[in-house]
Amino acid sequence: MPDPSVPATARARARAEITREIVDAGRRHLATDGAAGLSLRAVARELGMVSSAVYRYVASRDDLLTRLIVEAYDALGAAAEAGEAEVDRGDPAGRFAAVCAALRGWALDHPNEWALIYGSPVPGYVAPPETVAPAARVAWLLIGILRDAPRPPARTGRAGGAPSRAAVAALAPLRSSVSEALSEDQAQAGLMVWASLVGTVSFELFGQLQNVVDDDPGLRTAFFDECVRRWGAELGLS
Amino acid sequence: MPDPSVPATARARARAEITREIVDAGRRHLATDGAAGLSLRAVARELGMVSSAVYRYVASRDDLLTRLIVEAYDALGAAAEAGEAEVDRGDPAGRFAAVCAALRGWALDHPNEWALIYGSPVPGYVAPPETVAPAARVAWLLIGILRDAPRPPARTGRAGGAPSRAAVAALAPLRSSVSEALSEDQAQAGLMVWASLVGTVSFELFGQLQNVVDDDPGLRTAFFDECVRRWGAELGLS
DNA sequence: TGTACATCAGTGAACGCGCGTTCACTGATGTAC
DNA sequence: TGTACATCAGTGAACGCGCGTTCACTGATGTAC
Repeated sequence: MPDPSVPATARARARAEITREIVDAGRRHLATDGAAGLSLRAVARELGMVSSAVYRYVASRDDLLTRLIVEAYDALGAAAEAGEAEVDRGDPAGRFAAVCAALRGWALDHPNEWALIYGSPVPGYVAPPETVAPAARVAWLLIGILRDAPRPPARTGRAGGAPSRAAVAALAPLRSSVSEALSEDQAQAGLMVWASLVGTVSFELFGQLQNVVDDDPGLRTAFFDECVRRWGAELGLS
Repeated sequence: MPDPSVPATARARARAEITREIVDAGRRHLATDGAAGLSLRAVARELGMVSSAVYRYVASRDDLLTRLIVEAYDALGAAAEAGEAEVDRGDPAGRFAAVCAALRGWALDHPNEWALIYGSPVPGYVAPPETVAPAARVAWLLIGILRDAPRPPARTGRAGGAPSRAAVAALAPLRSSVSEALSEDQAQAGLMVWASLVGTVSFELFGQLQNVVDDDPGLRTAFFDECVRRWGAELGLS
């Protein structure tokens, strides 16, 4: 039984290789000029082809963008999964911290790819359905950690307690997609932490911490670690 | 003594008016095509001038962008201030909620302006120093609320307590710019809430809540309100 | 194994569009005496 | 109040660049008999 992922003919092998090269060149372009500056002609130039030739491999500029988005989500997801896998299963706070650190590390290494997936949408581009699954990869990791965590005793006091009835209704899509494995409070708190995590990384990447947090890399990390500690506490992980 | 804000000559008056029209047209373009699609030629076209004529009023495309950024920060700041001003001074939680609601309301009404100031940076554009002050306007509002709030008793327990020594060092720029009026814990918690607030609004605007939070506008608001409630609690406002 | 045909990769030219910015110029508005 | 000059707004043409996408074509690679 031939493995379809290893193409038989030389032609098919070359095709897969050149497609890879096109997407990689696109990613490099993305890294320097941002999504708005991504152009098929520039990619063709970099690969030494004539501009029309890339249309053999990629249907359009938007198609290339879609591939880059999917690969960015996947690379980020893989980085987060790898980080999380190194931590003892029985240590949810540690697993959570590992995911956060991996997420931030990947973002700092790939700022434009981060911007592509979590920054302002590219005007005129609509994400096709095949981007949905990879987009959820990191979120699933966090959900898994919450699931494994000892369900915190119904929190009372200031920040805890059940969300308002309307807020519970608002979270129905999230909770039903995890078969109600998360309590109402966990869903609310988890989503808040998720938004904070992405928001904090974007803040740092997009320059919003200038003159607010010292720009020494070690101190930036220290600030982030303190955030992670507190998020973990809010989630009842420690 | 002539008021310099009301120009004397007809020429100067016309100049101010047309400059306004150019910036307004730029904003409209921004709203439909995003920052990357903002073009002086398009603005000129919309105003029925020849493209070179706009250079009498605006030095370059980047100059127009800068004006739009400054005005966006100012409009957002004004909206937040107006919302906050309606609440009893002695009710910090209410003032905080008003700022949050005004911020989100403005963002929903002006998504592309929001993206301009809090989304991915425009590649190749560097924000000149005159954008710094207006950028801080909303943040100052929040700082003022924290200052007025009864300083919470040093929080112990899971999520509170003093930040790590390194995190405290990281927050030096923020704390010194407010003359140490915020405690270490307040600075950390306040900045975290600020990043969460912006992150949550961006999440909603950039489509990251799809299939997570019900897209009924009322339920979206309910989810946000629940976030605000919890942020307020984290800040010790209620 | 050899040949005839079909498939595919890559070329080169073209279409039609957009952009930012400069420059010499005309004609109107303002200013100084 | 009237004239001479300086300032400014707006024109039109141009430079030089970029882009996405299509299309007819050549030549190489693969497939079926």
